[in-house]
Amino acid sequence: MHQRLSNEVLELVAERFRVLAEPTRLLILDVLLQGERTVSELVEETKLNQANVSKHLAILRSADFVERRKEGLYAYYSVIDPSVSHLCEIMCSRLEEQAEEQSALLATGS
Amino acid sequence: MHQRLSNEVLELVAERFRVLAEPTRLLILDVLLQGERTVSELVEETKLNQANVSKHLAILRSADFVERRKEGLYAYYSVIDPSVSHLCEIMCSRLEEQAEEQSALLATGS
DNA sequence: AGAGTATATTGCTGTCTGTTCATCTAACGA
DNA sequence: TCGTTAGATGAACAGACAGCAATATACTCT
Repeated sequence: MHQRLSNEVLELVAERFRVLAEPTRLLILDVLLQGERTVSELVEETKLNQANVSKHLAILRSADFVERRKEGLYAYYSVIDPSVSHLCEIMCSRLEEQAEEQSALLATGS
Repeated sequence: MHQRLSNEVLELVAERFRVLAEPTRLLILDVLLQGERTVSELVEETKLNQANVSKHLAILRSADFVERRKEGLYAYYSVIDPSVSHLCEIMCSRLEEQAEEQSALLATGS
């Protein structure tokens, strides 16, 4: 083994990537990045069903990407991990680069 | 729908995260970040079996994280996505933060 | 051509997880 | 206390995928 990172660290990092590896959760995060939301607000804005939203929120929360604030009947969720938007930006800009390479290749006639 | 990112973009971003959401692939990337490697070198350094390494490399390559250079019988792989190490660093430093919060919490007596 | 080696691919199996439905819990108001 | 509402949770099902073994492909050397 010439690995620099231990299996434990690799496992933990992979686990965090896995939480973001779901379009539904990214959608929820995208809404939450605009500000705190209750579960029902998220249900309305995403058109997902309530059980589904609650489950994804539980996953996001257990990974400490979001936090919950309870107030009466309502549960307010918000993003607490400052790196979330940064990570998504990196992925998006890389996607754009790839798209440009693709079109450049097509223009050249591959 | 009040979403800012389209479903297509969310799907693409999630797909890229999913490629990194596997400890085995992170291990391979970790080795490749030290420099170009053949498949057999990777097999030796990671103790994974050859079919497995080839499959993960195919996945990493189709996501444009790595590229392949064929030379005779050998296939040399290397990382081409400059954001890979950056993404992992962000995840790792966030892990450290969480660990610190945990131990601070424990020290206080929760 | 034939043997040997490096890598890719295919088929299979077990595991994990996203989705939905149904149910449960907790808090509020009458 | 009872009904209502917000949210969480459990069971069941389906699809995705990592791992392995076996096989296929592609290249080299004799």
